Amino acid sequence: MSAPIHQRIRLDIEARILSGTLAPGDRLPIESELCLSYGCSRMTVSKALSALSAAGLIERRKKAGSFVARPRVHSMVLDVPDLPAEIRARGGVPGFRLLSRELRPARPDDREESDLAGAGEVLVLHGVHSCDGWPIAYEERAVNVAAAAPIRDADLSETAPGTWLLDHVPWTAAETRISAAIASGPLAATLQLRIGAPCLVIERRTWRGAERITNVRQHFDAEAYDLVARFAPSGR
Amino acid sequence: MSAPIHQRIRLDIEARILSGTLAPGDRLPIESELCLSYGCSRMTVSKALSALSAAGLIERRKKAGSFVARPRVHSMVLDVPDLPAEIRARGGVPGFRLLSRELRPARPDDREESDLAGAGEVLVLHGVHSCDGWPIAYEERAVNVAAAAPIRDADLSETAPGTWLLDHVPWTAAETRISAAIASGPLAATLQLRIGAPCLVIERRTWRGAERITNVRQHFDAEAYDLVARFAPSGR
DNA sequence: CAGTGGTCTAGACCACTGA
DNA sequence: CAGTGGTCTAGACCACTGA
Repeated sequence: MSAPIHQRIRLDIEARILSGTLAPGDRLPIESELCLSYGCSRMTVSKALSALSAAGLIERRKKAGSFVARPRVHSMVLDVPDLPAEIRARGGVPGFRLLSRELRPARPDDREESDLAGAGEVLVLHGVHSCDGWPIAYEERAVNVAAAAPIRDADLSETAPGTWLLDHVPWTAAETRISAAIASGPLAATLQLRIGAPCLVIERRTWRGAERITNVRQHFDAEAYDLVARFAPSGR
Repeated sequence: MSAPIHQRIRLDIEARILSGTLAPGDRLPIESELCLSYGCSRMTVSKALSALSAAGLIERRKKAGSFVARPRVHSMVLDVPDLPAEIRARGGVPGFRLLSRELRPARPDDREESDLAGAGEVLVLHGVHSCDGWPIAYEERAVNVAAAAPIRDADLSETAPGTWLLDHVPWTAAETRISAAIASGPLAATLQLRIGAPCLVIERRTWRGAERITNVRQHFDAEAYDLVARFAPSGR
């Protein structure tokens, strides 16, 4: 009843595209026709079509009109949330155990560390994430102390460093790499796997503005954990 | 000079957020103040702020104002393009070799196949993707023939089935799972890996409207291939 | 209850580009 | 060169919600 007109138009056209009624390449009615159909002004129609265009569902070409877009395979939305939050979302009880903590100057011969902290200090943390008491991921992290000074005094024995950082030093940019590896001896022991078992590896680097915050690498037992990415054409 | 005003406003505020000048939680000027600053009407300011809100960079609350959002860790953009197109983008020469092709009714006792094609026919394809002549991925695919009938007669010996489908049966929804595995004997032989080597596994299911199109599983040599996801706050 | 954003109108002028 | 989308205005009324 009270849904905005522009949203009604957007959802209407979106439903026709997602159901296949409107196929890729099909031409939509021109804006002025849609104005008549929906009994509204051109600005309102334009708002709806702009949203569809921004979501990649249609393409708009001057003089020619608006067309249903051919979907491209890339640009899928990947959920990589804070791990404890994700475990909670899946109904488990998250845990974190800190295995080691070292505060020291960045090693100039370690490229990753000096990229992260220059000649400043790094806080190097190793730990294990668990779900319902079972280890599921081994985490190696380095924090640029200059970008997150209060972390010196934070109690990280139970709060995962990623969660602490998220609460105290929000990032503005991030990059994630996903790969695979096999469990070495120490890793297998920590995660209670057999040596040679497959692991999913997630590495992430985060920035706040121009400043680097943290590098993290997580190894997951591949049998217990995978990533699901959904294509989300509708926007939010 | 000729950039639209709403875009200038959006990029301006976005730059301040990404550089850290505007920090999470900071309040933006109210719309009417921005109208004065930029010398434009409220609709134009509103368009810029709506785009920032849609991109997740700000949050808008009535009576309270607009605030720089705390970034959430999830919702990263993952590029999973058509594999030959991706190889080409990385500067390699893509190749595809079809190893087997089988057209038959879906097996009722195979859950994945019957979900895909009901009691109809499936086309089951196995093949290898290569880059500059080197095998990099083993692909197992099942196609719901009812949703893509012309594929019966397509020449798939050199065109990868995924590329053919993308050109002929555009999808409207997709779901991707990413996991890890170790190379079994036959897989290792096909990809020229040692048995037990780590592999990245990507499984994807695609729909066109309510209709299922295809299931595909690809095994990549983890040493030769990984996925990179970038956080893309700016939208397009 | 007052301040803020959310939506909408009825126009206008313009830029682009395909017929 | 005419049809289409892109942008913009100067107003208006309303819904929500925090002070």
